[in-house]
Amino acid sequence: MDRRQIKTRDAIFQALIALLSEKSFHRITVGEIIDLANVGRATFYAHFETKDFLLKELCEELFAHVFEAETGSAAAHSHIFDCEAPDSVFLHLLQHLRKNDNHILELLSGQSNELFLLYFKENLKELVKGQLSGMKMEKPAALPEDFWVNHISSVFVETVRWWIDHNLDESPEEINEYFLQVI
Amino acid sequence: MDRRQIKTRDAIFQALIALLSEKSFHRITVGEIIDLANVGRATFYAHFETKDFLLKELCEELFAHVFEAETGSAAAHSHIFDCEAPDSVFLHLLQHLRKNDNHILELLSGQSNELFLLYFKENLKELVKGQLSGMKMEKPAALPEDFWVNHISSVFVETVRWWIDHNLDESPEEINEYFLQVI
DNA sequence: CTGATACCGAACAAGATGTTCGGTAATAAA
DNA sequence: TTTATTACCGAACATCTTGTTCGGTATCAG
Repeated sequence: MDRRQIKTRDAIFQALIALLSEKSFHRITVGEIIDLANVGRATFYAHFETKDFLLKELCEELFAHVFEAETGSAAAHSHIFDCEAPDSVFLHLLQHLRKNDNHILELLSGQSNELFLLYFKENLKELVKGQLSGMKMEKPAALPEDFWVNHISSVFVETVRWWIDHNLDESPEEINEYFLQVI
Repeated sequence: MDRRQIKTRDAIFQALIALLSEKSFHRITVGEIIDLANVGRATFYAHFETKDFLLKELCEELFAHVFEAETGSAAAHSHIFDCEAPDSVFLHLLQHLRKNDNHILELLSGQSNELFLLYFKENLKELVKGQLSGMKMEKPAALPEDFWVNHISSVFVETVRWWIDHNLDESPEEINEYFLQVI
């Protein structure tokens, strides 16, 4: 692929990330993004159909990293974690978030960044759906499967939200403990 | 208060509600609202500083009804429900939602109406905080109180979201059962 | 080296926001 | 009923944002 494309695409992403740590998404204008990214207006729209698509693609790129690392640690590299229960996937997720790679946490916080949490939950649901069978936490018989998947994902996301709102005072281990208690 | 104010304020609310059942909030324009409400542009801004504040006030008005009826049934009119556990507050909430008064459910669904769920959760948290002591569901000792409040509220909201996404196929009793099971 | 193409930058129409102002009509209070 | 108040109208307005267009330039892959 043309290096120019990669360069501008990345510049736009970085600009959006920088702006997102200042203000909420719907207050950010395309003008600000292209200014910070040093990119022509036409160029922006050549890359992204609209501002919302930009956010969506950014989320996919970011979460792909996080979740790929996670499924990797539970599948391909499972020998490393042999001794651990599949539940620890969540602990690893929390630790990974805490490391704050790519400023994901900064994005997940902020005031009206509900879209992030929505995308986050979508990805998480896929992960949960895949790992459900091997998990310690058994589904109560009376519940529909997709309800159960949705529930686990929701609780995790909301737990992370609570964690963020508390400035990450607690350790990932504590949060994981909280999470497991309420499941 | 001047009857004119009440009239236009209500007209604007009704217009917004009508529009919200067609499209998501951020796609609705002030122009559409004042057209449907038959209200001058200046009048709109005399009532609401901005479109977001309009939404906020609408939510407060709507949810005030729902939750007031609920706290009423558990406090003032508690003699009616004497024989019931405080947990049934949630069942009543679900039934009340199902009746679809003021089209609340239509508003809670829709695509990007995350703000509604956010406001809904805010109000719910207050309710939960107040009723926590009398509830059957005891808090595990190791958990902070506000974490527990947040958790219960989150799960309820997400349960309602799931319910809505499933077109309310299930009865309020079933949903309440699901909810109690996962708590 | 050469053709393709990604970028620039400037301009553009279309549409939304929030404000202003003079005039009209409904309201509350006397 | 009369009077002073004030909510509303409607139309215009500056401003900002969006998304598109186009000719020229620089960079890329082959």
